[in-house]
Amino acid sequence: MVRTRIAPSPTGNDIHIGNLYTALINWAFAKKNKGSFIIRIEDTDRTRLVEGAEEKILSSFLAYGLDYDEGPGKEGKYAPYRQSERLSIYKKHADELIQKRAAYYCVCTKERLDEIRKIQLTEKKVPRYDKHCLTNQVEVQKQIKKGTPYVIRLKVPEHKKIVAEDLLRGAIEFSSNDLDDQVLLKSDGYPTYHLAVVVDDTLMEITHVIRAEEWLSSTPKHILLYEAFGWQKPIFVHLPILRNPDRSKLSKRKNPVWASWYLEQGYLPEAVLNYLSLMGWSHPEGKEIFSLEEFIRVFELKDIKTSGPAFDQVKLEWMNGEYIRNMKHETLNMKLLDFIGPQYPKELVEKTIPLIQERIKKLSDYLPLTEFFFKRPEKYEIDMSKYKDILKKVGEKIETVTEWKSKEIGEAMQSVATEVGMKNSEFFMMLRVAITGKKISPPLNESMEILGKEESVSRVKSATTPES
RNA sequence: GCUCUCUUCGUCUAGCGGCCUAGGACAUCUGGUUUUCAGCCAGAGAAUCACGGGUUCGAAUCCCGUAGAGAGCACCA
Repeated sequence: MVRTRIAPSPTGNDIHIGNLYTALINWAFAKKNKGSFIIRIEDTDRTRLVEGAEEKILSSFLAYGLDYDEGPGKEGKYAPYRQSERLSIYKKHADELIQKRAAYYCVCTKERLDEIRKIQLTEKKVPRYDKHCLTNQVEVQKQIKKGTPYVIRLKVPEHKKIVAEDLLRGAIEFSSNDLDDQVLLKSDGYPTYHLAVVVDDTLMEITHVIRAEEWLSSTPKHILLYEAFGWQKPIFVHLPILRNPDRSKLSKRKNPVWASWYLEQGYLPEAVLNYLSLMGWSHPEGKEIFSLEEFIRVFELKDIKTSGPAFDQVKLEWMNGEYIRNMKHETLNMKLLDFIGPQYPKELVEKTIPLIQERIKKLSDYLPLTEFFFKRPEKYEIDMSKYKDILKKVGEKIETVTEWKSKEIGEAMQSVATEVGMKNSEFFMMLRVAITGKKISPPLNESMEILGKEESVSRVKSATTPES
């Protein structure tokens, strides 16, 4: 039974898009193998905790359709799924490591730690804990009994070769000499990431640890822990890190990174996921657009490339446009109504769909393009005063149109254009602006048909004297 | 600085020893459709496969170096 997990920290506004990517792969792999996808909240850093972040993260996953089998609110037999509620478990395991002499107590102060780090840095050495407390554990334990705050550190053996097996990269060798005596249990009683992941992944029977490459270098520490506990290791898969256009790790300074931001911008969840699936992976038949179901079916974990791809917003936008264009009218109508809110008349929105479906790439493109349907233009992008007479003429002409359909409207207007001898391009631009206020708009005749005869005539006639 | 990872058009990628004078998609440019903008259709340019050595009859593909990029090096995850 395959069990995968995503382990977000509630330390930001929402899930990071890179995390959504990792979640997608974990989710898809679990689905593909009829396994379980678990969400575990890693809230062990009390200083960076953000109020409401957990709820936001959970709702974002659901909004993207990445449903989870176990997690907060869906307690399975491995509950709780919030690390802050598992403190006694970590404490017990940290104690076990002490028993096994794989870890030790440390009472060094922040000041002393800073001091040795400073010295090591000036000596151009890698900053590392000097094992000061390891050598006098008896004295340290006395101090702890007296109430001195303490941490528990991993006792990293010397000169030990540690081999991490990564599904995508093969065997990676590390030397224990390059590893620090990591803090496992902090003085506030909370575990650090390193202790918590190993304990939880094991207890929750996670079979495949699929995470971002930034964790690759701490994997040897985790291996040391698995070995100290005598536990079986999961399969490690380190996914490429998504990059900014400048190739640095995708960050909020240089890119919108919050998953919900894309939804707010009118990107469709399925389009975003489709785009994300193409990061480091490609469809065997070279397809670019495919459903999540298809992705689950054809994707293979081992086919993911390890080089870090740049997140290209332009291509995402194109893909979103493809999804919008391929959507049924009713579906788009529904999504649009939901996106723009209830203050817009349903029937009117529905009529505009055929005119704009090919023209918008995001749901947020809708209103700027169609606002003239809902209210008269307040200003005009070109000077209308010089067209006063012609507009009057057009107004009178279209007033006589009996069948108010785009074809008839067009013919009526064309006849005026021919009569006054104006170039079509200028003539229709004038009318377009009279009706919509803008030089760029959906097709004019069809728009006028939707607007209705009375309103259209009135707009044409009054274009030179805006009410505002 | 140390450790690890990565390196094919601007970007995402195909390629897994001969089918590659390197294919597709986005983007760009040109033409067509046209009452604007999109869309659609047609076409073009764009990678000496990071560089240098090997191995081989033959290398983008295998090996070794170099360079560049990225990540990690906290009582953060």
